[in-house]
Amino acid sequence: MNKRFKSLGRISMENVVIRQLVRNTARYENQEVELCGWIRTNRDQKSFGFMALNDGTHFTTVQVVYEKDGLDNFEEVAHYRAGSAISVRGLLVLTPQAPQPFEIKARKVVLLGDSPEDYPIQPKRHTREFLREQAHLRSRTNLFAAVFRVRSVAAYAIHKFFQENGFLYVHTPVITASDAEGAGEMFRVTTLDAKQPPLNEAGEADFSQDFFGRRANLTVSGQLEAEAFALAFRDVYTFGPTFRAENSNTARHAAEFWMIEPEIAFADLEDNMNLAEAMVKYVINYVLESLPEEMAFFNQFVDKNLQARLDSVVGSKFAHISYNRAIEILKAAEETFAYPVEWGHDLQTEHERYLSERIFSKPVFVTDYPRDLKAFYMRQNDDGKTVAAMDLLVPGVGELIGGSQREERVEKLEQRIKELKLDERELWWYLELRKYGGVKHAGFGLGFERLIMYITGVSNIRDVVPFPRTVKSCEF
RNA sequence: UCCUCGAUAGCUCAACGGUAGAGCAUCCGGCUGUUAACCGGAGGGUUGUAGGUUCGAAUCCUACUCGGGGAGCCA
Repeated sequence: MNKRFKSLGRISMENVVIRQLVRNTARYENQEVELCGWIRTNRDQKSFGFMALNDGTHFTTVQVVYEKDGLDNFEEVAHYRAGSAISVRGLLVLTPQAPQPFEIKARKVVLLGDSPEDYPIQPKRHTREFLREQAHLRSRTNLFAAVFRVRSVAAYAIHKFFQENGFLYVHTPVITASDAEGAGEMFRVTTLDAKQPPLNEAGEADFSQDFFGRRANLTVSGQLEAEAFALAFRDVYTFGPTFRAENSNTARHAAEFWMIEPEIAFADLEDNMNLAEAMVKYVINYVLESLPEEMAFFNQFVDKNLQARLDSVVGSKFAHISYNRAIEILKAAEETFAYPVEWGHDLQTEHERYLSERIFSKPVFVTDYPRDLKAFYMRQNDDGKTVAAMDLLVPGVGELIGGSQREERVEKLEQRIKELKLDERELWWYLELRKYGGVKHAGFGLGFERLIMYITGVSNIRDVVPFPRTVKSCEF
């Protein structure tokens, strides 16, 4: 075999990957090629056989034909099982009459890595639950190969979108001492002895003797630090892991997930929503264009309406509705809700679904929530009751984005911190951002996994994370 | 955390108080172009764990563990 990456940028005419063969078939017609990959299926007959080979570089498999006369190890090759790694040297021939566009007529097949008969991934339908227990192998199935390729391409699209629009990518800390946002339970980071921690006068663990000299946690949001960067670089974004220790047992929550948090200065809530809408549309478009085979697969096997729905999202303007108006609509609805609709109460899942799925049938921004429902940093509206917040609700996934215009007025912010009895000493630097050249600014958080769920139609977050961490589950 | 449903062969399921079965996978055989190929045969089980009821439990009861769906919390 040729050495890989030796002459990057050139295509070796011998050792190729399936992606090259599919994208540029004509170039390889009637040429001898060499492929390495894993066997998906292998079926032999008396004097010939067929393999479906996948090398991970492309969604589809390549058919390898082998004949008794053409191979010196036909009997062995006929018994290679699914999951085995092989290399194949052979001639690429077009097969216009057959279901596949071309195939490889093998001249030499070498076993690189055997796969015993207890290989768990069979050429049949498996449940997602079973495959979750085989997370180390599930990426060799069509569904997960497609999901994780979308995940990779979508991540790239997000960076591409922000970079092309002049945003600065900031790495906000993963370890933080601040619990300021109060967004759920946090994972503690400590080097204290779990059995015998040093104790303080109250008999509790003395975190002043811990690694950082104080309590520390994994971050639940990079927003506050991102704001500091926005007030230096104007337009910034974070894209990194986030941790929540909530005891949430749902298909939409994970303990470790990735979040995208743009923060823009000299901008208000409307700028913020325009940005969110442009970003979501850009990423969907980019994935649709880059991965047509994968998207067709989702549309056929996961959700028959996926393509139509994504097309409509890309082509239409997102709906906008104020919280006040949403309450009016919900109150007037014929639907009977399990939870009563009342101004000042948060929208329940059933209410959000009614709005996004029944009323609008597309993504909808709900804005200007009662301030008591939202975080301290959100900008207070002139009505004295609501804040400049926005949630983007999408059919099937629920809340995809949560964001707001930030309170830039020091006295208003201090007043809110006092009302909510937050620790002002911890937020000293956050207040100084207002003191020194504070201007209006806004931002939002987008759950990356929820975006992937929305794009693929896959309904459980555990199936869009390579190795998911959820309550009572940290295998792999 | 709450509600609800579930756990039987490697996988997907059946058997619902009386000898644990099928399809797929695996192994063996057949088949000259297959597409999750097809046809024939074989092997494969402490019925999630621990107790209980019963002459007898996969089946009924209790607890626990794990998983699905829904809710809360959120992204």
